[in-house]
Amino acid sequence: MVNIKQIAKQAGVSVTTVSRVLNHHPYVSEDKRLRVQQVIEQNSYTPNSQAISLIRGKTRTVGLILPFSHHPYYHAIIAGVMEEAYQYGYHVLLCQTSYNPDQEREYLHMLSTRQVDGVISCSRVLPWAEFQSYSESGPIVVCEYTEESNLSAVYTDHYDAFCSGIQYLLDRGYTRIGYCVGRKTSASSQARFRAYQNTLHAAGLEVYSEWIFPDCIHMSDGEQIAKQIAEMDKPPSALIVTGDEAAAGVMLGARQYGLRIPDQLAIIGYDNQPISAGLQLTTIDQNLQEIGRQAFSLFYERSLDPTLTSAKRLIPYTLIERSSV
Amino acid sequence: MVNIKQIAKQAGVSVTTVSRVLNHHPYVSEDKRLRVQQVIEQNSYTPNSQAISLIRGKTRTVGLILPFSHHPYYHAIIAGVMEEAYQYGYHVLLCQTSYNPDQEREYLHMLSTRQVDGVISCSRVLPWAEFQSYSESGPIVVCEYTEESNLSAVYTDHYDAFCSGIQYLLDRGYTRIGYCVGRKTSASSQARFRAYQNTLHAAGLEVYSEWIFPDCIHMSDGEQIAKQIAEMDKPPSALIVTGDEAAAGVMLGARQYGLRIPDQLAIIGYDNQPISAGLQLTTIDQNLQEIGRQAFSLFYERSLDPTLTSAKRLIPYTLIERSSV
DNA sequence: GTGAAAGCGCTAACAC
DNA sequence: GTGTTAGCGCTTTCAC
Repeated sequence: MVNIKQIAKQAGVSVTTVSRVLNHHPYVSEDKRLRVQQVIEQNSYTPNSQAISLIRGKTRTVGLILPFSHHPYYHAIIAGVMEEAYQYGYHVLLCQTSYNPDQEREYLHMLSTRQVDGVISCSRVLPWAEFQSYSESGPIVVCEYTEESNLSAVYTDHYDAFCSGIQYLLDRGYTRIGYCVGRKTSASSQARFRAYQNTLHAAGLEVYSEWIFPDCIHMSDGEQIAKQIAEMDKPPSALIVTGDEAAAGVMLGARQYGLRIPDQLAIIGYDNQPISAGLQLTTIDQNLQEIGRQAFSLFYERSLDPTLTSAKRLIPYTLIERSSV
Repeated sequence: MVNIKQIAKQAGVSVTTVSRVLNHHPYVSEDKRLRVQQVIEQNSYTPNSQAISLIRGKTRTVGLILPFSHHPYYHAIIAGVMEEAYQYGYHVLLCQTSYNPDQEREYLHMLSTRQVDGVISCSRVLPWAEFQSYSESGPIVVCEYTEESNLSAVYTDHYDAFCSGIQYLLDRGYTRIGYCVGRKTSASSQARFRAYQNTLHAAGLEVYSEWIFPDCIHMSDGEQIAKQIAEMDKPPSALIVTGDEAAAGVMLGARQYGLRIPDQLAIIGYDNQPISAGLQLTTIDQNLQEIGRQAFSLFYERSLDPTLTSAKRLIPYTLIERSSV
């Protein structure tokens, strides 16, 4: 592997001059510049970016932390982050945690080791305090709501979005409303539960815990839930499913187990994924790709100017009306 | 940012000793080892991995080059690569090309700049010669068939897989067989065309070019094709669609435009994605996740032992029978 | 057992 | 305009 010293020698100049040519500095005579460029060409020399990162203290890389990579939810965010990162010439390092706190810590740790300039987290399992402590080493952006200072956040108002979904169903005369979420313990699931309680109480309706289905993430989960509903004595007549893939599973399961949609079961999905368009699924678009884009730009701004304080960005959602309600 | 020198000073030892402790070398007295570890703890010091990479000449990172990141095909490969990389403590750098040759070249270039130890490519647009030239800087694995020396390859026998799909349809009495592919110019599409021609000719059937649909990648493409088929005077009675999402689009479109499946249109998908299970779609599983896993391990082996010659790995496919045929 | 010192490949004062 | 030189943070001979 040829290095700058050899180039300098071969061109009969100092390494400084080579460095100047490389970095398009002024004050290099035209003939030397040409000579150096020629030698660089001949050797197809390219500077070692490790060395440059070491000096500059920057890697132009951001770590993207997510629990797993086989779900369209995360793909949408990845796509958004990548799109923006590409524009600014940044790289994205994928960091899969499988919800393992040690793994998550290790990735956060890359901030301290300067392997990445910053971190975007889509799946926090560690306590906020620990995130805070790492934030000294570089900008951290989380894709969920937080009050924590020092942490930038890009998030959907899950409470509000859920309320509007339920209200949409209430407005259309549905009173037996249930919902499906992923991990019950997540902050967004808790916000949704509050939204559910409050909106139903306000409408004078009772809350049935049997109509709340947790651990509904993949298509197969949705299918199982459709089966359960088909067998219930007192089934819900409408369902909000947080994730279009799972919602698609419910639709397909409903078909299998003889439930007509939307007559016997109305469904609202989440995320406006391609599959929802295909199935004519009414869905709440929380604009995941935009969340990814904004997350990157929040990281980017603080990376350029470390004096910047953390920012919080609320991303608006939209209810896309189709024919599953 | 505290460094090794400060730790050494604070512990009253040399940097060498600190380094030895860090790297679990023998020949460090127990008391010094403890003293150093304590100081490291106190300062929550972590070595700068840029510096280590610079010295070792290794980054423990592999670049994963793909055209775009919003398609389940690539997600399956990503998941496979990540799974294996995680096991060996490697990182994955996502490199999106959008089929742009300059972009692709730039990523290959990271090999020369030592930003990554190797590269896995899922989407070659540059000529083989250019890939070859970069292979001097580190192991390159491509996820397609190639004879090129120096390039490792993990691939499906697309010709064979397609033949078996067509034969499956022939065996069930279908004679009006068509197919959908993504980019017509890709090597796999060409192999499929040969498979199509040869298998049909062998069966004494004619090839209708109107039954070949290119640019069928997303769900919406599939829907459009279903529409076209519904409007054809002489429509195919069976279709192989290379990609389950697109195949799902065809199914949904068929439903919309009044084609019964499989009576009026039989469909075989590709990749055995979750959606195919949901829709009871018969599909050819080319085991994408395994392709990703093997691609990483091929990279890994050569990265450890650069004297190793390039390897080629054929990944077997499986036809998964469900009810769309 | 331990430390001094060279050096990985590069940039950026600082001199000339 | 150009070159010398001192690091960036670490590992690794090579003495002692």
